[in-house]
Amino acid sequence: MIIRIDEYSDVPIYMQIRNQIVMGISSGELKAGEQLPTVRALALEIGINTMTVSKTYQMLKNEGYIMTDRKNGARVRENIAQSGVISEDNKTELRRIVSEARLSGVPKAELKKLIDEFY
Amino acid sequence: MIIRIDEYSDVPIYMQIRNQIVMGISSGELKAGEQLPTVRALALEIGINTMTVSKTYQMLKNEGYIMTDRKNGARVRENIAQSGVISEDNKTELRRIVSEARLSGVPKAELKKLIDEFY
Amino acid sequence: MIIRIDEYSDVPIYMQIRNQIVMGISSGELKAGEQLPTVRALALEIGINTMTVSKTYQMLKNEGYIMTDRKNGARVRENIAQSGVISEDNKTELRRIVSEARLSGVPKAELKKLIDEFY
Amino acid sequence: MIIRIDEYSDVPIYMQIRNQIVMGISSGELKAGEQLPTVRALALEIGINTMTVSKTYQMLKNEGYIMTDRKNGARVRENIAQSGVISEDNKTELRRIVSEARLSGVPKAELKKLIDEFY
DNA sequence: GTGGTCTAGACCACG
DNA sequence: GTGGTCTAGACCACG
Repeated sequence: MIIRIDEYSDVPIYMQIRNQIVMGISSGELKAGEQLPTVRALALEIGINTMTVSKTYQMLKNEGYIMTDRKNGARVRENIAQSGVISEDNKTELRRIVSEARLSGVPKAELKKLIDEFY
Repeated sequence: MIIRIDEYSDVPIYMQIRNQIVMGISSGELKAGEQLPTVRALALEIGINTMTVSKTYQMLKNEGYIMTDRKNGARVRENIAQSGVISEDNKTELRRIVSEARLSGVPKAELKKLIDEFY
Repeated sequence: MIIRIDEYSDVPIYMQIRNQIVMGISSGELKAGEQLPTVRALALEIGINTMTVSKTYQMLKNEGYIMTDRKNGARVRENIAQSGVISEDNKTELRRIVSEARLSGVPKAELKKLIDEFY
Repeated sequence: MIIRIDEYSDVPIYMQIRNQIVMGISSGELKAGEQLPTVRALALEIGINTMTVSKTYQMLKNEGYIMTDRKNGARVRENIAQSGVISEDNKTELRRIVSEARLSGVPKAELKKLIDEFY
């Protein structure tokens, strides 16, 4: 899986990587149990510091998306906990996006099509 | 319209206010041509620095949501430009939200229901 | 409140600080809404790097014990969320401690007295 | 006695095994003088490196919980030394757990009930 | 002035 | 070899 960093983005690098890995797991590009690159390998590949990648992995681990052990590196978790609900933050963020889209004249159907595409 | 600041949020205050005004315009709570409170009044009401509100208004003006003149203060624009498309940032953000919701076991229909609710 | 670091401990420095702050909040030494030292001040006082203190504050923030904002620094939260239950990790850890104490010949009453003292 | 490894835990494997054996001795599941599986057998059963189990046994021996000899392998010690006191580390750890439980709204009686259960 | 992010480098425990 | 921790230093956005 290829990680792309937008260096001009307001989103911190460690968060950009985190988001792309989460989307990769959801889309199936990263499968349950699949090995992630080592902290050093990913840092080298992207051209950033190992600390930054390390921060990403620790975040993903805390969120329950991946597991890390010192022997095998990081792997996608087999059993990701399912709360069944959308977080309040994501709900608010979704509302903001829908509002902006509506004001831009984007039809509701267009948004639902994106849901179908991304889900 | 009542603006609520979440002091525990990572979202900067000026952005929280901006988002709530945009959502207010989209929902119709703030109507086209409607007068917004002065920078001073809003800052006093929320209990924050006037510089912060000023930053919000400047942003909303740049984005084309409001217009300001020295005599009348700030007002919701009558004719907000409609690009007809969702910004790339919002598209990426929507994809992230959908991915997280999916991994949390939230059904697709639930997301579409929220679109209906927020649109 | 005085933070003491045991440099020979296996517990990472950022975690030692975190634990002492949590215990300080529980004991009432740190009151709700009380200001914590700035990242830089605490780092200087303890003689460690600001990054390490920063890691502590971010952890405490994620756990809901404190709040940080760029203007005012860090403060103890007024309303700490109460799950009402002991985490599985803490339960396991408590069991380990009780087992070791029992094998050392420490009477059960002694442990309960410590609960009274620490609660 | 069945040893279970939590691969998602931050606690090192050798320590997880060590803790479970100590708890097994305390609970009586492992009796004084009882034979422990060989390093090789236990490593095979859990599916880990023999070095890891070896590290565990060495630790338990140093702590005085088990004894080893070349002929009979490892056995639970008949006369485990009783200091009569809780170690400083365990006391600090207990205080941390009690503090977190208290802040989570867990009543003191609940903690004492767990002491009764685990002792 | 404040916390947040990032770098370049180092050392460590685990396995 | 792996992730985890820590340092010394820097720059940034927020307010």
